[in-house]
Amino acid sequence: MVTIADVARHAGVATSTVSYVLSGKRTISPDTRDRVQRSVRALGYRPNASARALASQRSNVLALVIPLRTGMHVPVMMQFATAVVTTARRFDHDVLLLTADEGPEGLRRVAQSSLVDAFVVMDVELNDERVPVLRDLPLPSVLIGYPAEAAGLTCIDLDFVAAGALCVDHLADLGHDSLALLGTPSAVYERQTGFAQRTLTGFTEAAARRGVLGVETPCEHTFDAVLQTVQQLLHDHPGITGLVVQNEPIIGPLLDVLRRLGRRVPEDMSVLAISADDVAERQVPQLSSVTIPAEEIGEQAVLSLIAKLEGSPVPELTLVPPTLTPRASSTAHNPQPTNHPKPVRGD
Amino acid sequence: MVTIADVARHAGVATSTVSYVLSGKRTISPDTRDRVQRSVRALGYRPNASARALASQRSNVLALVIPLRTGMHVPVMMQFATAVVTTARRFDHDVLLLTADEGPEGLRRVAQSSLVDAFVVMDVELNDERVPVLRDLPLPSVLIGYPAEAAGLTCIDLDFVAAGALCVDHLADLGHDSLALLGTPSAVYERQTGFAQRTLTGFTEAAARRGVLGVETPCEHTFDAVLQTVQQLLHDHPGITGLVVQNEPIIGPLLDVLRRLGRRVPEDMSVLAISADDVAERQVPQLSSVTIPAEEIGEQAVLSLIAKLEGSPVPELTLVPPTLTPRASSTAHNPQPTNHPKPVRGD
DNA sequence: ATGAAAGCGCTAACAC
DNA sequence: GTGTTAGCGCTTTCAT
Repeated sequence: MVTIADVARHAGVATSTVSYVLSGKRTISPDTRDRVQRSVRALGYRPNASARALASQRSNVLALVIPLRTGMHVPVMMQFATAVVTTARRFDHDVLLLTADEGPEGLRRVAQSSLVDAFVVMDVELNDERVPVLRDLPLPSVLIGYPAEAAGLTCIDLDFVAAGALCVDHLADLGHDSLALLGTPSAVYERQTGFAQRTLTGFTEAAARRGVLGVETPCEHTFDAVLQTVQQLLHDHPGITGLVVQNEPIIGPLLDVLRRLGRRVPEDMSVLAISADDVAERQVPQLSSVTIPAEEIGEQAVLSLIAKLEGSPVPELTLVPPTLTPRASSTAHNPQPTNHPKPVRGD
Repeated sequence: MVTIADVARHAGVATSTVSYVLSGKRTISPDTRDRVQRSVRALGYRPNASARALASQRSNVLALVIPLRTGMHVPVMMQFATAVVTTARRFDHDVLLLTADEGPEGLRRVAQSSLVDAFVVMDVELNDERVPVLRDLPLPSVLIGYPAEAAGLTCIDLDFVAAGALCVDHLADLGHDSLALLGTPSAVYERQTGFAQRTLTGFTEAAARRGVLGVETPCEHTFDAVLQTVQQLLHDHPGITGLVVQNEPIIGPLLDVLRRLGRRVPEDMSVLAISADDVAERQVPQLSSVTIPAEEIGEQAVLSLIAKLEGSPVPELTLVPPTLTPRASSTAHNPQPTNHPKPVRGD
């Protein structure tokens, strides 16, 4: 292993000079800098991470805490994790992977052993045990999702309220006046992950604001559950022509069920998914969807964390606005079947 | 921060004694041990990871290299990653997450900076740039999947050849004599990830051995591609009654297509998936499937790595045998429609 | 603009 | 069975 002393000797300078050339923390004459950099390359020098961390009190490692067993959809998590790693690397940091099953104790462990400098915690629940721990630890953290008591913490999330409202507005704009939200299994609501409820809030408020019917029902992941839920829904509210799904696994089954019930998409029923793009695009017909911008959230999380590590202030709550991509599954309600060109409205 | 010196002082012993109590690397009198352990708890001592790594030349961190952009199915990767972390923790190791986009250079970086002690590399391709690097680095590694030139490396993978054969045997046992394998997109074959080809090998060999027809066709992820591929297939080989799918995203579309073409599953067509269990179970009808035992592979990878770190020999290649779970989608070919109880065969 | 040297907190000889 | 101490490789004062 080649050490900083080897480089210093090779370049004919002190080790501190090598260190300063590498860190840029003090001005070095161009000549010296060159010589050192040449030596670094010549010897293939790489600073020892442990030694550096020990001396500088900074490991340059971020902890990423991912949920272990969860109803959340996996591809999004993966995108997110990837974005975190990629962004961390841009700032010369690495990422330590922790699973949620270590719980609060796991956070303490890696923090107190100085393994990591900061935390990105995914899938934070409304009353999350880890929140008080994070507040206590002297390390900065960013939460994805947000807990009941978020004061003093940095949280980033999709603006699910806006997502719910966006769906209603899209469908209402298309002329639909009876909408339903097919949500996550009731267990997810009970787990109080927050996001499910916030979507519902946005959905309900927007429905009221637009003066349209907006009913909601949770739905389990089995085909039978979907069938039953939809039948019940259409029985109770036969006028429904717009469906919003926030429950990735049931998207396929839902389309099956509608087919089986003789409801064509989008002619008889407009369908809107809150889901990853690839899932929406894979369906027949392709689904209009509101995307969870996992990459953006992951990147933003790391940016915030780096800022905090540098002592810069960051907002307590960052809500990432949702985007709606219209595809084949949503269309105007009661369209006039006509071949005539639309009359141009004068002004 | 509480250090080993604090603990030593509190317990009235030397720092080395504290160290040895913690590591168990030399015998300590029960009395001393007790005193030290009490002090550790009393002070809430946690060894500093960097200092320990610097002194011991061991970071107790494993690198997990995950594919960034890939056609592989994500849930399985996630299961795998989870198993790696969980198992690593059992042996007091942590996991550093690397994405494949750092390439061979990323491996060198973390190895030469002593950030990690060993590598788990997922999604290894037949001619993987990282393989020569791994061979050069002085750190042990385990590859998931295996490259063309695997000598001297430790590889773990599902026995895809056996998986392909298992599918044929299952269907042949049920009386089917014309089978097709619906594979991954041709790009995956060209990327030479290996697993697609090995499944095909097992499939083809087993078909020959069983004297049944076994044709294969790649398939892209779009609905149209599935439709066309299946139509072509059934046109070319109208007698096919058994379908094996190794291509998770098209499973849903495939079932749609079969429905649309009027082929009932399993009455007219038995379908077998090589995929994660939850995907198979979510379909209608639930699919018989050969599972990729991600947890088992992930655990095995870490076990091998720990063994190597301890200097124990490990096999160069571990093939994890596939398991087939029969579900509703595969059934006997040309069953006698009868209500009579089956005659019991005497012996 | 550069060098010398004191740690960072721990492990592992080496002593006894 | 336990203590003493010399590093591990780097950063960062403190000097000059």
